[in-house]
Amino acid sequence: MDRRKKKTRQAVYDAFTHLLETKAYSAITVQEIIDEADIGRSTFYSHFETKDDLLRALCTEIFEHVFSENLTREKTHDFSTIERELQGEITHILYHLKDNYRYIGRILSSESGEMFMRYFKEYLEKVFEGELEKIKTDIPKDYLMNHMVCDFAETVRWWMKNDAYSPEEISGFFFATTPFA
Amino acid sequence: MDRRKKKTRQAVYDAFTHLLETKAYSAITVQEIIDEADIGRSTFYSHFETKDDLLRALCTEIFEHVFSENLTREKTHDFSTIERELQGEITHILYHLKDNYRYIGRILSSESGEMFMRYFKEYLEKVFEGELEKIKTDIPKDYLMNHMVCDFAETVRWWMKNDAYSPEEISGFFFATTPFA
DNA sequence: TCATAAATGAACATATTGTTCGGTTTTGTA
DNA sequence: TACAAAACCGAACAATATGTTCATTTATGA
Repeated sequence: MDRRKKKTRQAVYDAFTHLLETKAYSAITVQEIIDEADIGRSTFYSHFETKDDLLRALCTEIFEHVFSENLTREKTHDFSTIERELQGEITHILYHLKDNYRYIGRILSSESGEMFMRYFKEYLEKVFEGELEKIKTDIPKDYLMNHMVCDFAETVRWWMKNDAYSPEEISGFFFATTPFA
Repeated sequence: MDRRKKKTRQAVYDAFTHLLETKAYSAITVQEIIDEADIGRSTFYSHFETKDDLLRALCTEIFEHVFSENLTREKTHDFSTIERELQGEITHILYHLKDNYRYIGRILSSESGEMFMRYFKEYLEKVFEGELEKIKTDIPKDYLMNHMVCDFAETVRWWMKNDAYSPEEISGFFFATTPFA
């Protein structure tokens, strides 16, 4: 990618996350992002269609990073190690999230949180996929998937508000209140 | 309250929920609500400060109705009946929600869902309050409360998207995946 | 070097918001 | 029923924000 393009995008991301630290998503105007990023108005619109588009792009970038390794790893089929494996994966994701705390914590505490959560859950489905199939129960798989994904996503949201626990502790809380792992 | 005031408020609520059936919260303009409700512009603003204010008022009205009986009932202190009691209360709430399906389903599937969920969770805290105290565990109460409240709220959101189950079934799913009841 | 891609910034049309205010209609009540 | 108070009306207004256009300048990489 063109060096200028990369720089501009990064400047916009920085400006955006910086603004998110001080005010709510809906209260941020495109003009403010432009001013903060110190770029031309038409430049912004040549990169992003709208403010929502920008948020989407930012989320994608973050998740691409957080989930990069997890989604491609080989899954063990040995039942005895599945639980440990999932727990390890979860903890691993939590570590990645912790690294991006400054960004994510701010996004989650704003109104933009919902959009972030929506994308987050999409990625999480891939993590729990396969684990659920091994459970035999009358409860619809749909329900279970929603339950697990929301449970974990909300756990992370809670964690970002109560930043006093280690990834291992959070992972412990999560699995202690989950009957399927 | 003045008869006119009541009528105007109802006209606005109707117009608002009707519009929510066709488009997202953020895409709805005040002018559209005014036109749909067929009232004067200044009249709207004499009732509600902003669009968000309107949503807040609508949520309050709905929840005041859904939770009306539950919050004032006497709590049993007999441990053996607590689970049944909570399950009954939950089922009862689900029945109320089902009655308001047209409103709530639409609100939840739009972006306004987040705001609705926030209020919803506030009320839910009162429902689970007390139940959690009886559990002895290392997990922070905060976490547990957040877990229960989010779990139930997300269960309802899922239900509203998959309207093929009875309140009893949903209640069953909820308690089957909850280690504390 | 040079064609291309990117950035600039001013100007523009359009849309939405929330307020104001003089005038009209409806209410509740004395 | 009469009347003051309350609610409503609606047009006009200022203030913002949005997204587009375009002619011009600048940086890039091959």
